[in-house]
Amino acid sequence: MLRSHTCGELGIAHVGQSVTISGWVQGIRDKGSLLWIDLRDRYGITQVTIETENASAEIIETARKLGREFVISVKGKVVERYSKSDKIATGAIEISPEKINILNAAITPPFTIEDETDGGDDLRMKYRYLDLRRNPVRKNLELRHRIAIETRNYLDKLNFLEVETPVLIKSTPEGARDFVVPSRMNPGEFYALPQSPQTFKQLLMVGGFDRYYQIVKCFRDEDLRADRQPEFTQIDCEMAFVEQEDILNTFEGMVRHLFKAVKGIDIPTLSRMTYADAMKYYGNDKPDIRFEMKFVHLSPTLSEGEGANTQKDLVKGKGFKVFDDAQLVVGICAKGAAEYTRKQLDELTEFVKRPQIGATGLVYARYNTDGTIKSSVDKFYNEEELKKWAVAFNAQPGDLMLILAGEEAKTRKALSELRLEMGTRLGLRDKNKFACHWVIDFPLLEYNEEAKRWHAMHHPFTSPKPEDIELLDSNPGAVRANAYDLVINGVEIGGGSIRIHNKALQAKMFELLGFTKEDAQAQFGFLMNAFEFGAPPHGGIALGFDRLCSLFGGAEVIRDFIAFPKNNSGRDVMIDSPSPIAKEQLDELQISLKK
RNA sequence: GGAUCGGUAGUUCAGCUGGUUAGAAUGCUGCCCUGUCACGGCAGAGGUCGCGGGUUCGAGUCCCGUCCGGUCCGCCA
Repeated sequence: MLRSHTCGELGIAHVGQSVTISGWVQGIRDKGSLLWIDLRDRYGITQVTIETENASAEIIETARKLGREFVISVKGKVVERYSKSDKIATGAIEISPEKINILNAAITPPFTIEDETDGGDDLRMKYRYLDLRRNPVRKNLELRHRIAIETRNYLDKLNFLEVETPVLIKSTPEGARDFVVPSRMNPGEFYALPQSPQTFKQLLMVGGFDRYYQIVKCFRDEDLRADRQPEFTQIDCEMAFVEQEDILNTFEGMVRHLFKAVKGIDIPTLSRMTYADAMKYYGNDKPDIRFEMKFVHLSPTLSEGEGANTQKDLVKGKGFKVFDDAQLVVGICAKGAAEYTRKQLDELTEFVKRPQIGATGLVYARYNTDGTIKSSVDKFYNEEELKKWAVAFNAQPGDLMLILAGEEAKTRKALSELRLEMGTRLGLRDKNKFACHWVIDFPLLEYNEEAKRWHAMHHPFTSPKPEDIELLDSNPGAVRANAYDLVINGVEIGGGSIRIHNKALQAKMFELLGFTKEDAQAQFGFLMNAFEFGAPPHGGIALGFDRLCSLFGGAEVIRDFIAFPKNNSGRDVMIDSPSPIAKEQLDELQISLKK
C-alpha cells in the first residue's frame, strides 16, 4: 500500500504516529519560510506543513515543484497544529513530512476542483474524471450507492431474487424507439437494446420466480431532457400471485424504507388519487401535492356535459366571448398573492402565452384585503358575480384568482403549468419536503391522432379492470387499467401494472392496438405461447433509479447522479461517442450507409 | 421536428444606442511574506469576440446562414 491512512481519518489521537498518506494536491500556500500543502483524497483533506528552517533541501525543492492535482505520497509524523481549523475533520493535526514522493505530475486542470467550481457543464462533462474528484459529484454517487444497497436490502428481506436479463433482445414496434445493434452472424438482422426488461420479467413469473427484481440499464432512443438519459437505470420488479393492492403495499414499503434508511425521514402512508381526479384537479397525471391550489371549475366540465349544471356556471352568458366560447373555464387560487403587481401579472400572462404552454391569455381577479374584488374582466362581471367566484375558489381577502379558458385538454395542461409556476413563486415547492402518492386507475388506451389508432397508455401487457372489459369494443377509451404510478413531488418516479396472464385477453389487446394475428404472433408469440403453459397472475412496477437519486439529492437534473452521463444530444463528450465506424466494420456487418 | 436562452482571456462573466488600445474576477507565471487554510502583497503573461457571409467610413455589438451547448414543447408504451 502506498498509504497507511487516508486523508480523512487522522485526528488528535494519531499525534506522534508516523504515517504515509497519498492523494492529490488540492492547493499550496507558500508563505516563504512556511509552506502548506493540502492533500486530498476521497475521504478528506489533510494539511502537510513544511517549515523551511527545519526541512531538508530535498523536501523544499520537491514541494516548490508541486502544482494543483499532482499525485503525491507523503511520509511523516502527525503533529498537533499550532493554529487549528474547525472547517475540516482533520483540522486539529498536520503532517510534518520526512519524505515527499511525486507519484505523478499533473497539468493545470481546466476548472477548479472545488465544491463551487468555476467550470461550466460542458467542460465538466468533457473532463468528467476531474469533475468526479469534486465533493458534490462524489456525494451524489455515494448517495446513489446507498439507495441501491438499501433497495437490495429491502427486497432481499422480502424474498425477491435479483435475476439478470439479456441486453441484446428483439426490437418491437410498441413504445419508444429502440437502439439497435447489428448482428454480424445474422446479416441484415438486428438486436435491440431493451427499453425495459418487461417481457423477460413476465417470463420469469411463468418460470416460477415469483418475486424478481433487478437494478438494470434500460435504453430508449428518444429526445432527452434534464431528467432523461438515453441509457438510464430502473429498479425493475415483478411479483406473482398478487393483486394491485399487494404491489402498492410492497413498494410503498420500499419507498418508506428508502426515505428512512437513506435520509432518516419518516414518510406518511401514501395517499392515492385516481387518474381522472389528477387530471380534473391538477391537469396533470403526476401532480405535485406538496401544495394544494386545486383546480376550480367555473363552467361545467366536458364530461359533465353542456349545461349539465347551470348553477355551477358562473361565467357564461355575460358577454365575455372568451369564456362564452370556451369548452372549459378553470382557475386556481393563489393564497396571499393579491398584492401581485401589474408587472408580475403581466409576467404570468406572458408565461402562459409562451408557445410551450399555449394559452391565449390569463384572467385574474384580486380579492383585496379591503374585501373588494378587482378583476381583469370587470367590464363583464360585477362585484356580486365576482364574489360568487371567490366563493367557488374558497378565496379569502388577500388571495389571487387566476383563470384560463379554452379547449379542455390544452387548458388543463396550461393551468397545470401555471399552478406549478405559482407554487414555485410562492415558495411551496421545498426540495427538502417530500410528498409521495399513488396515481391509480389509468386509462388502458389512449388514441393517437397521428397514427389514427389506439395506443397502450402503459404498455400492451397491462390488464384492464375486469369490470371495464365489456367496454373494450364499445368504448375503448373509457376502459381503465390496473395501472399505477408512483409520484413524488410532481415527478413520475415509477409506474407499473397488473399484467395480462391470459392468452385470449392478450391477443384481444394486440387486436385493439391494430396488430394483425400474424404480427402479434411474430412480435410477441413467445409471450402468448408462454401464457398457455400455466402463467400465474402477476404484476409489477419499475422505478426510475436516476430520478429517485436526484430527488433524494435535491436536484432536478439526473446527470450529476450518473458517473458518466451523456449530454442533451445523446453524446458522450468525453469519449466522443457516438462516432463513425470503419468501412471494414460496416462491410463485415453487411451495412451500407445512405449518402 | 419546433420554441427559447447562450457562445468574448485557461475558466466564469461584463462589454449600453455600432466608434480610440476589448475589461473584471479567478486561474496561471515570477518575486516578497513564520501559522495559513478562498492566505496576503507586488509584478507579469494570456483574446481568430464559435464559424461563414452581409450592411457600414467603421461590427464583439446590427442582419442572414451555420455549428455547438442549456432549458422546454412534440416525443419518451
